[in-house]
Amino acid sequence: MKKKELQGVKEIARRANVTIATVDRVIHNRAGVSVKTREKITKIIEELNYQPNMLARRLASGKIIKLAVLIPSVTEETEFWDAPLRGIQRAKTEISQYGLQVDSFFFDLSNKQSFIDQANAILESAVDGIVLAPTFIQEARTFAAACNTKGIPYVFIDSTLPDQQNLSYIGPPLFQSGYLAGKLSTYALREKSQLLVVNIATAIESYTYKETEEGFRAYFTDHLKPYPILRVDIHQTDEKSVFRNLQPLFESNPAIDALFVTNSRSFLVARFLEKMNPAPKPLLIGYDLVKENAKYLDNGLIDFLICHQPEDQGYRSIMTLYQFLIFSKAIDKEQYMPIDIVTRENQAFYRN
Amino acid sequence: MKKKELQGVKEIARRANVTIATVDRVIHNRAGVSVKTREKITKIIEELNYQPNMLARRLASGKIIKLAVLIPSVTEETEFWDAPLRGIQRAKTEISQYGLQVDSFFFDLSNKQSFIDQANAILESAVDGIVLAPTFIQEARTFAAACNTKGIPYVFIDSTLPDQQNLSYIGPPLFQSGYLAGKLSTYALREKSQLLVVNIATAIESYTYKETEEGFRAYFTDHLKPYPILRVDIHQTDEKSVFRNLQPLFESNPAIDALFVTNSRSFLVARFLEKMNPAPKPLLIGYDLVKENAKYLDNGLIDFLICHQPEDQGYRSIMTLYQFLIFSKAIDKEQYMPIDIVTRENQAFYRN
DNA sequence: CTGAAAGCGCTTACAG
DNA sequence: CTGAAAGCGCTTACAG
Repeated sequence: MKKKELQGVKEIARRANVTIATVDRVIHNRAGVSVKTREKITKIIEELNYQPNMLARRLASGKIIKLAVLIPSVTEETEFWDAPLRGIQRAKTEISQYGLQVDSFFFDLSNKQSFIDQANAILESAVDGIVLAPTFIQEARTFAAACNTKGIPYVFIDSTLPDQQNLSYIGPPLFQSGYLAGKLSTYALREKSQLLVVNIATAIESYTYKETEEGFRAYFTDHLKPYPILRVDIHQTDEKSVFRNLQPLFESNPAIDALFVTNSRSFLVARFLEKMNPAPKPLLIGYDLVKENAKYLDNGLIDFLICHQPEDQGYRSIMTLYQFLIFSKAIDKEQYMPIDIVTRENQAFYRN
Repeated sequence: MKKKELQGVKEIARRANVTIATVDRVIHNRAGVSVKTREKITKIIEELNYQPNMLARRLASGKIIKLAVLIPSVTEETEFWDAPLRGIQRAKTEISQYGLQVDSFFFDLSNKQSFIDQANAILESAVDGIVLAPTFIQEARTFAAACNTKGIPYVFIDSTLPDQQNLSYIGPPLFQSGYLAGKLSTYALREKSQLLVVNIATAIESYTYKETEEGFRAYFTDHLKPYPILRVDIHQTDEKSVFRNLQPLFESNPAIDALFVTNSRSFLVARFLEKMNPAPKPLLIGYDLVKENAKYLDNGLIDFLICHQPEDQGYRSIMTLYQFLIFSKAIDKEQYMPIDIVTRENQAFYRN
C-alpha cells in the first residue's frame, strides 16, 4: 500500500503532475514552460533539495567537452614540460570516458611566432576551455583577450600574468620559492661569501624570473645578511654561451659560495663547474627534477632542486576546467603548488 | 550502409554473438559461462581494450561498498592523525555518490585494549575493506589474521608490519627518511660535534623507530663521518618526562649540535630547548607539520620537519581499496610517500 | 506549452 | 549455460 518514493526527476514530476520532460526544462532553464508550471516545479525542487545525479546526467547527455592545451614542446633542453604533459595525459585517461576531449598544441620556446600560430589554431577549433602556458607576455595577453571575447575560460599553468581574467593559475608561488632558495643557500655561506644568481633563457624579461630573483634577494634583506649578490643573464641556452658567460665571473670572483639558477637549466651550470680546473664547489640550487639535473644531484654537483610537482600541475589544469565546465564548481583563482626541496637523498621518492 | 559501431558491452556482445548478459558474466568472472564462450569474449575484450563505463556501472548497480578505517584518535598530542582523517573524508566526499560508505573507528594510542575492542567491532560489522594503522604489533597481527580468514582486504597506513598479507602499505619509506635527516643534520656540524637521536613514545619497540634511526645512522656510516651519535628513549610522552630525560644529557654533552626526533613530538624537545638557560641552539629535525611543530618552525627552534603528506595517505588508502574492490585493479604492495622537507620558508604552501 | 518514447552503458532478477 | 527485459536517473529528439 505504501507508495515507494521515486527518485529525482521522477519524484518531482509525480508531485507536480507533469512529465519528467517538463521537469528537465525547468531544471535547465529552458524555454517553453508556462509560468505557473515553472513555479510549481521550482518550488518542489527546493522542497526536496534536489541534487541532480551527475552520473546519470553525464551518461544520458552525449555532450563532449573539448579542451585545448597550449604549452612548450618537449625537447632535451625543455624536458620540464614532459611532466605536465604526463599529468594532462593522466587526467585525460581518467575522465575521457566521462565526455572529455583534450587536444594538445605545442609551441617552440625560442619562437614567438609558433606560439601565435598555435594560439590561432586553437581559436579556430572551437573549444570549451584552454590550458595555457603564458610564456610570451604580449602574445599571451592577446590570446587571453581573444578568449575573453569568445567567452572561453582558460587557466594558466606554471607561470602567470597579472591582471588577466584567467579562471585560475596553477603553478608555483615564485617569490616564495626564490625566498626558500635564499634560505637554503645560507648553509654554504661564510664570512666573505658572494652569491650568484644565474638566469638562462631566451625570454629573461619574463615576469617569472623577476619574481623569483626578488624572492631570493628578499631573504637576505629580511635577515640582514648583506652578502653581495651577483647576477648574470644568459640569453642563449646553449652550453657554449653558458660557459662563456660564467667563466669570467668565476675567475674574478673566487668567493662565490652559492649559486642560484632560476629555472631548470641548472645542469648547464653544473656542467660548467665540472669542467673548470680547479673545479670550484659552491652550493648549487636549481629548479626541477629533469633528467640532467637528477644526474648532477646524484653526483653531488647540484645540492638542491626546488620542484613544484609539474605532473600534478598538468593534472590539475585539466581537472580544474572539467570541474568548472561540468559541475559549475567555484574555482580558486590561485592554485599554488607546494615548494618541494629535492636532494640526492629523497629524489627517488619524489613524484615528478 | 555503414553500421555505426556500438559501445561497450553491446559491441562486445555483437562481435561475440551473444547477449550483453553473457558479456557481463565474463566481465565479472561470474560462473555459468562455457569455457568456449568465455574465451571468445575475453579475447574480444582485450582486442577492444574495453574499459567499463563506471558511470553506467554505478548507476545501474545499487551496490554499496562498505569500508572501515581503524586509526588513532586525534588528540592535541596525536594531532598527526587529523590529516589522514581529512584525506579519508575527502575521498569519501568524492566518491560517496558512486556507492561508497566509510565508517571510522578510533583507538587510543596509549591503550592497547581500545585497539582490540575497535578491531572486533569492525569484524562484526561486515565490511568489504579496511584501512588500518598497525601501531600495536601483536594486536595488529591478530586482527590481520582475522581479516585474512574472512577474506577482507586491508591496507596499512603510516606504518607497516613485515610478512603480512596486507593489500598495500601506504606510508613513508622509513629508512630513507632517516637517511635524509642524517644528511640535513650535517649542515650544523663542526669538528667536534655530537648528535642526538630522540625517541619519544610509549611503544618505542615499534619497528618504525628502529628503521628510522638505522637510516639516520647509515648516512654517517656511508659518508665516513664518525661523529658520536647519542640516543635517548623516552617512554612517557608528557613534557615533564621529556625534560627530565633531556636535561642531564645536555648538561654533560655541550657539543650536541644536531638533534633528530624520530616522530612528530619534536615540539616537546623544542619546548625543552626554549626553557633551558642559556638556551642551546642545535639544529633540530623532527617529523610532521602538526600545529605545535609549525609554531616552533616559525620561531626558528625547529629547522626541518620531514613530512609524508599525511592527508594524501588517508586519501590514497581509501582510493586504493576502492580501486581494488570496484575495478579489481592490481595494487602495488608498497606505496611509498615522498620524503618532503618542510622549513619555515615553504610551510605555508605545504599540502598537509 | 507539454508529453511519450528512446536511449546513455551498464546490472539485476528471472526464465528457459 | 544463455537470453529477454526492466531499470538506474537523466537527456534528447520528436509529436502534438
